[in-house]
Amino acid sequence: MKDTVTELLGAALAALQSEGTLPADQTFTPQVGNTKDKSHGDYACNIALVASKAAGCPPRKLAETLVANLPESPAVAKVEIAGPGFINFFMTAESAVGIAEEILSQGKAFGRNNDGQGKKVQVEFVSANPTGPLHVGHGRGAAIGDCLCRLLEASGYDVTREFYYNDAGAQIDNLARSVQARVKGLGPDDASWPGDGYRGEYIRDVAEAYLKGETVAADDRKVTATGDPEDLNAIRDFAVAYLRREQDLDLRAFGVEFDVYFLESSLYLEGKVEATVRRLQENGYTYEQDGAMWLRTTEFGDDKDRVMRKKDGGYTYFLPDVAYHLDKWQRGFGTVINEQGADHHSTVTRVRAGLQALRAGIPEGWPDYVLHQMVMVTRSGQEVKLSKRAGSYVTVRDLIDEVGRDATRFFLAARRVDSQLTFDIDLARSQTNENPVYYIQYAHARICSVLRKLAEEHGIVREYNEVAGDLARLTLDEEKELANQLARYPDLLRNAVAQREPHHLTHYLRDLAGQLHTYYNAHKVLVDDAELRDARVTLYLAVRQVIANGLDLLGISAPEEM
RNA sequence: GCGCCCGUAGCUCAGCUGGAUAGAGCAACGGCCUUCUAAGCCGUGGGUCGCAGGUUCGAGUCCUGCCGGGCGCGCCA
Repeated sequence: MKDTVTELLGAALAALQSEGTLPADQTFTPQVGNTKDKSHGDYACNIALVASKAAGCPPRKLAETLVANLPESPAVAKVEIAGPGFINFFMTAESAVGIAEEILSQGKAFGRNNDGQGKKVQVEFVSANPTGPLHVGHGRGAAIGDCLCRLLEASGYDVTREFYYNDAGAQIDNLARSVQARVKGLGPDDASWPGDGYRGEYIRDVAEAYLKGETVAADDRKVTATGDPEDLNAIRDFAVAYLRREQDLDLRAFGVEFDVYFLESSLYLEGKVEATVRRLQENGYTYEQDGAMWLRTTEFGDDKDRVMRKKDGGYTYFLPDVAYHLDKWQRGFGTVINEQGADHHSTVTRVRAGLQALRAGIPEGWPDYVLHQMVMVTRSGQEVKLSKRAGSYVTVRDLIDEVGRDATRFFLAARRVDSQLTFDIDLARSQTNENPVYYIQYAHARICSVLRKLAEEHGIVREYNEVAGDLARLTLDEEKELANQLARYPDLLRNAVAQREPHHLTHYLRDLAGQLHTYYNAHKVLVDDAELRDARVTLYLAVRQVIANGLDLLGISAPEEM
C-alpha cells in the first residue's frame, strides 16, 4: 500500500517537473510515512514541505498542485492536505486488508527480503573466555547477537555465527591454578589459595570431575582427565574443555548455535600473530620503548599508543585481536559485526587502528561494533548480585532455569542496545498481561484456539495458508488497522537490520498482539455469516503467521495453546 | 581529568535517522466473563522530553556548554 502511495506521488512529482512547477534537474523522492494519528489518514507525505523551496511556492500551495496531479487509484479513498502542508492518504479498507492474502501466500517468507544478496556476514558474539559459567551480560550478547543473525538471514545474507575465545593466556593459567588448588582440597579462604584465583563453586565441580577421570567434549575438543594433581597442563586442558562444555550447554538451552569456535591459540600455532607483527614493523608503525614494543595507534585516531609486546616477551591481548580480525577479513567477510559488552568499547578504536596499520586494504570503519550496555537483575525490587555457582554474578543458566528460555531471550533483547537493562525476574516469571512475552504468545495461541473451535464445532479445517471468504467484507476500523500493522512488518525488519536493533521486533509484536486482542474482544470471529466468518479467519491466519515469523526471528516459541 | 553511552508520565521503556496535539505497558481509579481462552478487553487521570543556548519553515531527535547516572581509561581480556 505504501508503495502504491509512493508511486502515485512519484507520478505527480514527474508531472510537475515536466510542466515546470518543479525544477527538472533535481530528483524528488517522496518519503511516505505511517501516521500516528488516525485523523491523519493511513499514510502521510511531507514532500511538499521539503520541496517548497525548490518550487518557489508555499508548502500548502505545492501540496494542492501535487494532489491535483495525483493519478486516480482505487486504493485511495480520500486525500487531504493538512497542517503546514502534509499530504494525508486515506486508503480504502478493501485495499488495506489485501495484505492478508499476500501474507498467506508467502507464509514463512513474508517479511523476508534479499537485500543481502547472499553476501557473507560474520557476527561474532558472546566470545566468553572458558573461565566460568556465562553471566547475564553474555546472555544479553547472545540474545542480541543471535537475533541479529536471524534478522540478517531473513534479509538474504549468508551469516556466520562465531565465538572467539582465549584458551591459553594468563587468565587460563589462573583457572588452571584455581582448579589445581581445589584438586588438592583447598578452598578460596585458605592461606595458600592462588592470589587472583577463581572462587566460584563451579571450580570445585571441575576439580571433582578431574579427579574422577571424566571425559568431556566441547565444540572441537574432547579431553579425558588424568587425575594427576601435579600435572598443571592436564588440569588446564581439562578445565578449559569442561567449562566450554558448560557454556555450550547453556547456549544450547538458550537456543543459540555457533558455526565457528575460534581459538586464540590457533593464531599463534599458525604463525598469524608473528606475521601480523612483521607486517606492522615493515609498515613502520612500531617502536621499542621501556623494553616493550609499541604500535603507533595514535596515527589512526587512538588517544595513546599501545603496547603490543610486553617486556616479558609475551604479546598483549590486543595483538592477537588484530591478527584475528585480519583473518576475518581474509576469510572474505565484507561485513563483520562484533557484538560485545560496552565495557570493552575501548578496544574498538584500537583494533581498527591496528587493522589500518596493516595497510591491507581494509576500510577505515571496519569492523562494525554493536556494544550493549550493562544488565542488572532484580527480584522483589532488589538487585540480585550473586549466584551459588558463580559466586559473584548471575548466570544465564540461573535465568533460564527460573523464567524459561523464551522470557529470558525476550527480555534480554527488548531494549535498545545502548541503554542499560534491568532484568526483572518477577515480571519475567509472571503469567499475566503485564508480561509481554505471554501477552504475545497468548495472541498466537488464541488464534489457534479459534481455529480449533472452527474445526470442532463447524467441521471446517483451515490450512495454514488458506485464503477463504471475501476479504472485502472486512470493513471495520479494527480490521483495517490490523491490516496496516501487518503491512508494516517488512519495513520493520529492514529498519531493525539497518539499525542493528532487535528491540524493534519485540515492540512491534507487542503492538500487533495488542491489536489482535482488541479485535478479538470487540468482534466475534465465528459468526453465522459464513463469508464474513471466513474472511475474518483469513485475517486471523495472517496475524498468526506474522506473529510466528516475528517470534521465530527472536528465537522464541509460538505455542498453539497455553 | 579524558573518552564512550544514557537522562522522555509515579515505575519500565518506545519514538521509524528533523515533521503534525510526544506514545505504549505497568502501577492508580472505574467498568466488562450464561458469547470463540478474563494469561484478555474498554474507559479516566497523569509530561517545562535533565538544564541553558544555537541551527531552520519545523528539534525529544542535529551542534555547543553545563548538571546527574553508568562504563572505560593496564605491559589484564
